[in-house]
Amino acid sequence: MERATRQRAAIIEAIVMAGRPLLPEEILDAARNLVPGMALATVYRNLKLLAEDGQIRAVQLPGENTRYEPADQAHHHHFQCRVCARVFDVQACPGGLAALAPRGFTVEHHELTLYGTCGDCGRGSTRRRSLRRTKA
Amino acid sequence: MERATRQRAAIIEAIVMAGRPLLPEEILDAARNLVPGMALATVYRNLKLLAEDGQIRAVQLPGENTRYEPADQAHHHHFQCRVCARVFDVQACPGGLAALAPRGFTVEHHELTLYGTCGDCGRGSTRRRSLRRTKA
DNA sequence: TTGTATGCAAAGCGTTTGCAGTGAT
DNA sequence: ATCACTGCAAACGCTTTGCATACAA
Repeated sequence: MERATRQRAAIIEAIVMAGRPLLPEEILDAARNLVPGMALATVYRNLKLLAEDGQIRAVQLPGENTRYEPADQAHHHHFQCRVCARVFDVQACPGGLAALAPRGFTVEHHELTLYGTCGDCGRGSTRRRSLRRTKA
Repeated sequence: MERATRQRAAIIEAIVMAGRPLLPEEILDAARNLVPGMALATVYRNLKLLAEDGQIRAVQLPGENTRYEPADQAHHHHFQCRVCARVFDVQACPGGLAALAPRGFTVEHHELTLYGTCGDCGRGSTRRRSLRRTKA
């Protein structure tokens, strides 16, 4: 990460603007608006570098491909809508989880994912989004 | 799932005996003790069938390959040791998670994973297990 | 005997890597 | 002018699938 390239700038821009964790493919789509010919390998290489550098963070949800979000966010969790498959931030955290582990185990960290329907897809709404990977 | 084959029986046996969620590769290793020539594709095909049939359940932890456990267990969560990478059951559940979601969102389900060190790997112990995929 | 289930090998999918060429410094 | 970074394509690891054979019914 020694040089400032258009590609890297576009990737960071995409992640910061999104407001929700993005998949590499979604990042590529967004970044290509700024740098048309960009390759997917470039996205992956920069995601790794940016994550190592601490600018972004990998968001791994059960059974899902890795998404990425800006690292300058407070501890939070995620919500995945089972209708539109989009992932949203959840600012709350239950806390007290260390007590759940069996004796002899030490809890250092935790991941929580909520599933259900988001505001757009909730009952009462007649609109239904595509079942996979919508982008906004 | 119309026929009872030795392979299927060995796969079920491996999953039930394990006492913790197993990876397909681990299931193959264990099942081969009963059916030496078994192919990995057979494991995958049966895992899918058994899961559809409700006999086993997929355990998906963030960033990990899918593991499988018997389906006849009460709601519980999992703990992964960051030293030996093994996954353990955690019988407790924090509860009250539905309240964490943003307004308009409905929470139907949740997944919680705790990370830390297990009893074997905890501080004070001098033993350290292999960093990846130990089996028992 | 029938056709489900298996073993093998090839194909898929997301991600990583080798290599030659490009462009930021 | 360097050499970090890019684009392309091949390689990878895990999982799925096509096909001919085997075996439970």
